[in-house]
Amino acid sequence: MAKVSFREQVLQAREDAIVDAVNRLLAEKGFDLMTVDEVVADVGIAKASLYKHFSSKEELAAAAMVRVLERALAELARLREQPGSALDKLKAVARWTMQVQLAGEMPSLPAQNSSLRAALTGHKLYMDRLLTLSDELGEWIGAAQADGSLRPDLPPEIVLYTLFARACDPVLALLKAGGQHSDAQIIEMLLTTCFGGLAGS
Amino acid sequence: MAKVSFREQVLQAREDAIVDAVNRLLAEKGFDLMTVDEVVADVGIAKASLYKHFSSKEELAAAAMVRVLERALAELARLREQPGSALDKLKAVARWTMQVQLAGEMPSLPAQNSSLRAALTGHKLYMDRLLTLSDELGEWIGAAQADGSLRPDLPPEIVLYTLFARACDPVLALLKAGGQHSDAQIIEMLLTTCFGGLAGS
DNA sequence: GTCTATAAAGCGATAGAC
DNA sequence: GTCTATCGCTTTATAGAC
Repeated sequence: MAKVSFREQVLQAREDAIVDAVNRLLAEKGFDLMTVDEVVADVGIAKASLYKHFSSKEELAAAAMVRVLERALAELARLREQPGSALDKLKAVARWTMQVQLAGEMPSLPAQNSSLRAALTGHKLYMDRLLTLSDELGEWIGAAQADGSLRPDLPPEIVLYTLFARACDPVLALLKAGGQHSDAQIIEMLLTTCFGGLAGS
Repeated sequence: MAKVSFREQVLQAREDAIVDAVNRLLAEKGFDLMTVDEVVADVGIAKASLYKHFSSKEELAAAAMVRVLERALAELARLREQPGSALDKLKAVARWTMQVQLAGEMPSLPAQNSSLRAALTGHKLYMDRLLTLSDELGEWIGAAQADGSLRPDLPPEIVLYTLFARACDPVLALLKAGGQHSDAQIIEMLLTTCFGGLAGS
């Protein structure tokens, strides 16, 4: 059992507060428009202090991503204990993902930023969590394709990417901005289009 | 008939070259990472010269968006002359959209950038083309819902936004980066998931 | 480790000569 | 209208006192 001093707890709490702020700002403005000055203003510390905890802006983004991936893994563990088919669980994951996004808690990173990509692919903890999540979802995808509840003719990676893409689906924000539907209605409709498609009978 | 001097033709050609470069850079790096310095280096002119044609970086992005919207409107006009149901035409539009993206010709603008949003919503030409495109697609959506080939229970706006979202679907780039499938295969599979959904029989 | 102060670089946009 | 040169500002990141 690790001995954790009071001092270390305080530091940990401060890092949590930093990641909290980063997560919210990433969800609100995205990586490119988020500035480190905003983060420190939000937390109420000096910039130099932040750089004692995290060595770069990219590290901040990676920390936020690790935390949301671990939240997702916790959700998967919870679903694994629940009754229901593999397809049910995949739908539940998609629903959870969209709930997080609508709650303004989903960090959004631009896929085009190469320095950020390099930092993420070189980040051990981030890559580990991402691969673990992909593997666990891959098992459910395989099971659902085996029992025919998910199209067996689709490569599993397409299913996986399509589910991941729900986390940053711009349709969610557009519908929310329209103000015509409740969050729950938006999510259920997008679940319909995601799994059932746009086409009719 | 307007009298167009040779001088004006040269200026128009230069503006076209600028928008060409902007369009490619927007597709490659996105608005935030694109710099005006890169644009002028690409075109081979001085920065001050560019600002004689376009008053801001946001104006550049708007010009690129206007051009791609007009390309889309031309594609719609072409499809209108072709045989096929409303659903067929909507699928063809989605296919065209994804082809443009895979060709690296689809400018990508961040929805979170508020100064850019303000510039676009205040840009008459951009708004006109966007609304025209939405209206024309809306007619096909209504027709397809009326004949049951598109789910009639979905609000038309969701269908519209879902089609628009194919233009910036990150799944396309992920699959292309994977290198396992040809562009045509990627597009056909995503058409399947978009209209038919992930679920099986 | 935290702060103030500042370095170093990149950015959008403009002045002024031609 | 085009150029060179530069302004003015923002940003990431760090130095050095405490």
